[in-house]
Amino acid sequence: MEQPFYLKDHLCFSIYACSRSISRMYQPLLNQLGLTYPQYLVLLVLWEKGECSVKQLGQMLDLDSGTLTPLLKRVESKGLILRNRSREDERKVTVRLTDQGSALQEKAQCIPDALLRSSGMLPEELQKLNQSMKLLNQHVSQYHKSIPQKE
Amino acid sequence: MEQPFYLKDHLCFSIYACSRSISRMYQPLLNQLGLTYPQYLVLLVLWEKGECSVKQLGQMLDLDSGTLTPLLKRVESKGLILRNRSREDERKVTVRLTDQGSALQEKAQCIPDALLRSSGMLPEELQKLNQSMKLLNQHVSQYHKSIPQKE
DNA sequence: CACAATTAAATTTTACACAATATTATTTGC
DNA sequence: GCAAATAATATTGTGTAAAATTTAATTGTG
Repeated sequence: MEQPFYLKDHLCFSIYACSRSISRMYQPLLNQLGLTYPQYLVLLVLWEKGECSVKQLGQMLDLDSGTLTPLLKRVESKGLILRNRSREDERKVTVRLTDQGSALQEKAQCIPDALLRSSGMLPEELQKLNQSMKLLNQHVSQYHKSIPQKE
Repeated sequence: MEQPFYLKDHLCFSIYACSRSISRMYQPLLNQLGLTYPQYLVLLVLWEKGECSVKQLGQMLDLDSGTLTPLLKRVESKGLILRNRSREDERKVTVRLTDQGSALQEKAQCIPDALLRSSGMLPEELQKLNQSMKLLNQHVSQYHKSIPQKE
């Protein structure tokens, strides 16, 4: 008695579609900063932490070096960050903001506002939704890691 | 008095990260079907509708032809769908399931179950979350479309 | 000290996303 | 009755994602 349910009933699709529509909604704003959405996320981390290794960025954003390395090179070529091998441990690459990269933070303040305004929801509702999504994400991630993929 | 809030407070990031972690959690299951996540979504639509134009698929999934055309060619090469120019209107390409593609539906039943089990939530909670995400998606999409990008 | 195991990045490959443009088919206006 | 507008796909180019492999540096153990 399996229920073959409709696309609209699949939570995974709602989340996937919503993620892409937020990114599209942000795009005209991000264009003015010369950033893509994942690049903006990297700067959010750096504005918060000041300086970071590629590894730490990957842990915060849940992205691997295969994604981050070329992305960081593009952000570096825009003059917003610097990438340097750590002197204590030559395996590590330290990423830090340039003055230009730091200065961009102020111009980026409008971006979270755009989500609030476009959402048609109250700040409390969005906060609650954020809590739910973080909880779901934790559960799904841990479940995934708890299953040995091969031996 | 701007509040420069943390990455963890950005709903956009929770949604973006959750979308990717669900897709990663699905992957071992999708591998057994020989599908990627977007390819699975295309099949969900076809299992529901039977047959579809590329245009209709794009409307259902919110994807454009630049994404769908190569994706559909890959699914066709696996023998799961057929792509044909419509005879009434030669501009349209009709996509329909092969027997093999139809047969895959049964083996895919376990995928929504995996989200339910991994989520640590009750079906009602997931349904509620789905409602919220669909509503947010609608608002964000319409807001985006209501802003003329250029003239 | 030696050297295997581990760790951090980078590289390679495949597959999306999506903007912009091109191509071809249909419809519409006059 | 045909030029112009519109519509549906396809193509191209840029930028992620993520698995798998490689390279280089560090650490643990005998």
